Formats: sequence, C-alpha cells, structure tokens
Amino acid sequence: MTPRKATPVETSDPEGTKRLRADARRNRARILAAAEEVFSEQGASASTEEVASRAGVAIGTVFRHFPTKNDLLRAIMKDLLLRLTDEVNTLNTDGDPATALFAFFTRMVEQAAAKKTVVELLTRTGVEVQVAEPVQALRQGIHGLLTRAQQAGAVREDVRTAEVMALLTSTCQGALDAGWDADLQRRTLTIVFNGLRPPGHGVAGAA
Amino acid sequence: MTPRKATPVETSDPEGTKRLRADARRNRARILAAAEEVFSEQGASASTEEVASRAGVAIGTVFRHFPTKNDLLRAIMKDLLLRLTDEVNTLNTDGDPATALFAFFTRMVEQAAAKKTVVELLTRTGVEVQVAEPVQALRQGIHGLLTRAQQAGAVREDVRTAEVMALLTSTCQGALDAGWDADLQRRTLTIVFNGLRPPGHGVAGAA
Amino acid sequence: MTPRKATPVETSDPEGTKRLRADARRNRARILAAAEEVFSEQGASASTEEVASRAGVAIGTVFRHFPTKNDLLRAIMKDLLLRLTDEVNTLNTDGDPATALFAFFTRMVEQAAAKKTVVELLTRTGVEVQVAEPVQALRQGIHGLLTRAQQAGAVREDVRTAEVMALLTSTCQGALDAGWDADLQRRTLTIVFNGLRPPGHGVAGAA
Amino acid sequence: MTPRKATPVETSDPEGTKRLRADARRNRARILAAAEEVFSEQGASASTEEVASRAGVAIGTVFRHFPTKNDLLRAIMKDLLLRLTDEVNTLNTDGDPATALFAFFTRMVEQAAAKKTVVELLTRTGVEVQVAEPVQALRQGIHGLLTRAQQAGAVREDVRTAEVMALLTSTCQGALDAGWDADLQRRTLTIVFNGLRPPGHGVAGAA
DNA sequence: AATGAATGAGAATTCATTCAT
DNA sequence: AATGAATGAATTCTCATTCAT
Repeated sequence: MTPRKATPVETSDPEGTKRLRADARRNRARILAAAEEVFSEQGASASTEEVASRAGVAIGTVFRHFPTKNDLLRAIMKDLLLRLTDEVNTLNTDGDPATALFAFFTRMVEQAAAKKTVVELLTRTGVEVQVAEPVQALRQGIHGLLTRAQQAGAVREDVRTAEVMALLTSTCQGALDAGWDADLQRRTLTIVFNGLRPPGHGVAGAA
Repeated sequence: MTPRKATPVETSDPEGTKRLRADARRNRARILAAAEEVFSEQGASASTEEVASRAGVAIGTVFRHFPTKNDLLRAIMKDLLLRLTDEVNTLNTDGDPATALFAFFTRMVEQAAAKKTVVELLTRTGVEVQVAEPVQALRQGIHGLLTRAQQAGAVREDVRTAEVMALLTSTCQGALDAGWDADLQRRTLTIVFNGLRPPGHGVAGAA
Repeated sequence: MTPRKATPVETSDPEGTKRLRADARRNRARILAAAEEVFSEQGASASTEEVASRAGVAIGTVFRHFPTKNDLLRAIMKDLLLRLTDEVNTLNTDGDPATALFAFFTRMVEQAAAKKTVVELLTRTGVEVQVAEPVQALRQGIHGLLTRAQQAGAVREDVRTAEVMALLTSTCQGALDAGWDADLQRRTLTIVFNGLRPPGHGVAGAA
Repeated sequence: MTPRKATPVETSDPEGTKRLRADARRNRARILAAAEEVFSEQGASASTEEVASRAGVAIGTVFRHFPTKNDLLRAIMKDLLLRLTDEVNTLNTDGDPATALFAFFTRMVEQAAAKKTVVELLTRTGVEVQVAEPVQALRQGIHGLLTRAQQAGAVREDVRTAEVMALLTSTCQGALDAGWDADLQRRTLTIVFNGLRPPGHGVAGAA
C-alpha cells in the first residue's frame, strides 16, 4: 500500500561489480548469466522466478540485485553491448580495415541466435529498456569500422552508419528465425556484403 | 502460457467461414479485424479481452470462434499470408519480371511496421503458431518472382529463394525498429537490392 | 509489463447494484459483506484473499468487481456512509430535535466497534479512499441535527458542526479501544453531551 | 504478520540499556529515535529497513537490539509512556490542581499528531504490543491529577479516571484526523472540558 | 557486535479459459 | 450462438527475519 524504495545494490554502480561482498558479487554474476540464458531461450516474457531458480538463488535475491524485472533486462543489455563495443574497438585498432567491418558483422549474426532477447530488446522500443548510451558507444565503434573500410575502398562511399546498423540488426533478427542455418547465413551475408561493396568489387557466388 | 485445450473448432474448416450462421460469420470477421489491429499495436502479448472489446463482442464469443489465443494468432497469420500470396501471384502473372521481385520486397517492408505481430509470429517458432502450408504457398510465389527476375537478368543466378526469404523477413523485422524511417528504408533496401543484382548492374547511390 | 484496463463492473454504476446479472449481484453483495467483516476484524491491511475466501468466491472474482483493493475499501465506506446518512435524514425529519443529535451520536459510537476499518478510513487521510461526497452528505445531515438541537435549546449556540464531527469521530475511534465497554461508553458520552449542553442544562451524574 | 520468534533479548532488561557496550547503547538509542520518527510519519506498517537506514545502521543491528518488529514498537511505546508519566508526576507535585489536568490533556492532544503510531498502538490491542505496566503507571498519574482537580472543585465529583483516559485517547486519535487544526482542537477541547466541569463552572464560548 | 546479503512466505494484480445464464 | 461472470494459476514485487562474513 505504501511503496518504499529498496536499496538497489547496483544503483550507485553503473558497472554493477564494485564494492560488493564477495558472495554478493558471485550471486550477481550468476543471476546475470542465468538471465541471459533464460531470456535467450524464452524471450523477455520469461519469469523472474525461472531466472532465480536457474541461478540457484531465492527470488528475493534477484530483486535485491535488480529491483525491477526491467532493471535485469537492462543489465544484460548493457553487459552485451559492453562486450560488443570492446570487440569493435579492438577491431578498430588492430583489424584489417578492408575486412574488419565484415568480420564483425558476421560474428554478430553468428552470435545473434544465442542472444534472442538481447536482440529483441536492442531493437524494439516497446519494452522501455533505455540503454541509449551503451548503444551510442557501439554505434560509434561501428562508425569507425565503416569509415576505415571506405578509406580502404572496401565499402561504397555513399553508405552511412545508419544503414549498416539497420542491416546489422535486421540480419541479427533474421538469424533468430526458424530454418536459418550456417549455410543460409553465409549466403545471406554474401548478398548483403556485395550490396555494401563498391561496384566491381562484388565477390562471386552466394553458392 | 498454459494451454489447456487444442481442439480448434475451425480445424476442419480452413477458411473458417463455412457452415456458420450469418451473424456468426460477421462476428468471426470482426474478431479477426480487431485482433489484427490490437496485436499489431501491442504485440502478441495483448490481452484477448482487448480484442473482444475492440471487436464489440463478449470474450466468450472470441473463444467460441478461436478456442485458444494461439488459434486466433494463427488465424490472422493465415489471413495475411493469403493476401500476400495473392499479391505475389498477381505479380507473377502480370508484373514486369525485372522489377516485380524488388517491388514486392519493398511493399512488404513498407507494410511490416503495420504488422508488428504478424512479422514476429511469421519468423519466431517459439510461439507455436504452425502455419507451414500458407508459408509454403507464399514461398512458392516468391520463388516464381525470383526465377523470372533471374531470367530477365535482374538478379544474380546464384541467389536462391531461401536467401531472398531470409532477407525479406530480416528487413521486415528491421522495419519495426525504432528510428527506421522512410529514408533509412530506401537506403537499406538499395544496398540489399544491389547485393542481389548481377555484378555491374549495381544501382548507384544509396543517397 | 503492459497494464491494461479491465472492465470494472461498478465503474459506470455509482451504487454498484444496477445492471448486473443476478449471480454477479449476489457475489458483489457477498464480497462487500465479507470485506466489511474481514476489514473490521483485522484492519485495512487484511488480505484480499481472506475476503475472497470468506465470501466463498475466487480471488479473481473480487478483482473483477473491485479492480483494486482500494476500490473495495472505498465501496464499503460508501455503503456505510449511505446507511448513516439515511439514518440522519430520518432523524432530521421524524426525530425529537432536542434529543435526536444525542441519539445519533450514541448509536454511531455503539456501532463503531463493529466498523473498525470504516472508522479508520473515515478519519485517516493516509489510505486515500476519497469518499468526499458521501462524507459531505453525512456532514450536512449532522448539521441539520445540530441546528435543530440548538433551536430547541438543547445545545449551546456557539457549537459548530466541525466540533460535533470531531467529537463524533474521536469517540467512535475511542470506542474501538481495549477496555471500552458499555458502561464506560455511557459515562464518556455523558461528559461529552454535558459539554455540548447550555450552562445549567447539564444532566447530572456520569455515575 | 508472521511472527517467528518471541524471545526478546531485552526482556530481562526493562530499560534495555544495561550491560551493553558503549557503541551498542548508542545504536540502541539511535534506532529508537529513528523508529519513533519513521513510525510517526508512516504508521506502524513502515518497513524496518527504513528505520535502519534512518538510524544509520544495518538492518541486522536493528534486529539484534529488537528481535522482532513488535519488540521495536513496544519499546518506543514504553519510552513515550515513561516520558508522559514523568510529566504527569511533575504536574502532580508542582502544578496547580485546578488546571493541571486540563493542561496535560491539552498537551497530549497537541502532541498526538506527531505520535501517529504511538497513539495507534496505545489504543488498539490488535497489534499485540502489551505494555500494560507502563500504561498503568500513566493511568495512576492521571488518577492523581483528576483527584486533585476534583478536590479543587474544578472537575465534577462523579467523573472517574476511566472516562478521562477514554476522552484523552479519543481526542488524541481525533487529532490525527484530516482537517483537525489548532482552532478545531481548541473548540473541541473546550466542549470536553466543559463536560468535565461541575455545573455552573462552564467556561463560555467554544468560539 | 555490526554488517548487509539471502531467504521465502505473502500480497496485489492479470489473464487465458470455462461455464452458467 | 452470444454473453459476461467466475475461476485460479502465474507473475511481479515486498519485507520480516536469518545467517554468513
């Protein structure tokens, strides 16, 4: 009848990993892992109870760490985006400009199937999971990959980051579809990549 | 989430329209229309009550026509697929082989945003909505468009129906994403279409 | 995740008794009766489940009739206030002006113990149960009793309705206290009534 | 609502202050102060966590000092009653017999609003807070005030302590009600006091 | 003694589905 | 056939209390 603020463990701690007792940190990690699993399998409508039992903790523990189901969803989103951004940044520094964008694109699509919900959440606005900043970080990394690829002559000049992002999320979503196997993936990406390449650079054979 | 019964009244009646009293047939149509509206707006998790009230009937009437929420979802899927197949077939007969595939592709993506749930359902297996046959019919129509386009030299020889379907559903899903506007759509499809065209046929400028 | 409006049975029906199926009306009455019982015994924090089981209906039925626990509380409040106002109005019409106010006052205090929660709610603002109008109606009735009593010379001229209400609710709350028995009630009210009477009219003996 | 344990650590230690380390004693005091604040503001249903954080200690510390929420409620009750009894005793010794009772009465009502929960608890048996002895002590002090007032001719002979207590708690509860302001308080108490005074001693004008 | 994380039994509320009218 | 009330399992979230650190 009278809602009261709890003391959300991760509120004052964006990364959610500092200043927690050892056991609390362990549980937090377990819960995040379980949540990624569960939501990947069953979508964002999976129950928090399922996450708790998969993590081997009581339901109250989940809510102590993430006061709201949405907070939990947001947390796994941030986690993934962080990892992706790291990867992109590494490629921007160390990768071959001519292929790095394509390599990253492929990797993301490969992993998409394992990240069902994350992809859902990343792309649908409905489930208000506000992760604007981490997404922006990822976008900037991809912008870097794109620019380098264009400077290397591997991608058309008139392609912009927005389209790459659109194609990326679209194909990631597609990768969740039934019947989407490794072969189909390769062939589909070949077409997309050919579309991105400058005229004459088309790589033969989707077959 | 807890299916209790699976003896759909309309199983023995594909179109779901025969042997019904006039008012019953009218109600069935109303419910389908309302369901398409509601699920398009709110996603598949919208409540059946909402559908009923939007259709102007009582909740019991919805369940008399569609014994399960899933039956209702399946029905609107079938409806849409039927309409799409009709369109494809018309294009196969009357359209310009060199452009018909692209035209259809564009049209579908345009409408996708209005068909939120349908796209969701069409592509995720999770929500057991088995609509194999109508999908197969659509696939065949698209296969026709593709073949003709290839014969007209408008599409690479090594592209197969599976990839076209994959790209089609992927971009339809993408069209549901936040920030996906008409301009982004045009630029994204340009890239995809360029990827489909034979080398040298690339159409310049995503811009 | 997406709240949806139910179709509250009593929304369009202030009195909550019209246009309901016979069985629904029966259940509504049962629920109200059970609620009055339960909340009287255990206070406003009693569980809705308890009300449901006491009423012999499923929990969903309670929420169909009263979409919110607060709606239920508000409903029993309105019910009681309505009954009290009727009583007051009758006394205003038929009662002896010199004694009607005291009679009503006594009756309310007598019944207070049986209306634990109602009294709580009537007097505390914390539990937002907005019943301003019905309370206002009651207040006006009491104003009538007071005015008549003053015209009959039974109550001091300088007493206002606000004080009478304050004394009324105070003693009703007092009547809920431990150790408050019939004798204590009589003696306490005697003191209050003497305080209301004009000097010289004091009725002897609290004893 | 689900008491699990009832072996209050401080049972053998009425004042709850002996045999404690300095810091423990300090914490105990802080917790009591915080509890009085919190429960006064939010009522007895405020959470123990809130008390802990307001006291600047961890939740475990609260439960170490008061094994049960009820023990905490009981403790603040005792505290308040002790203070009130002190006040009464002082008035019994030093005050003007003719006015001391009225002065004390007025003071308590004034403070009632600040003691929301205390008043609640003092008067309802429901929330098992057994504080019989301290209440008895207070009652005796008030009995003294009453007796003296009667000897001074300021209060009717036939008034007994029970009625004074009843009126006192009733008006204290009333003071918690919405709309009860300083003016209403004065007018209401005037009526009550007139009721207590011997015939002919009535003080004019509630206005 | 203090800390604060974990527990788990509720509590309110929703909604697909059933069934009496 | 239609209606709409009833059902009850499931879900999110809260909080007193316990216990490892």
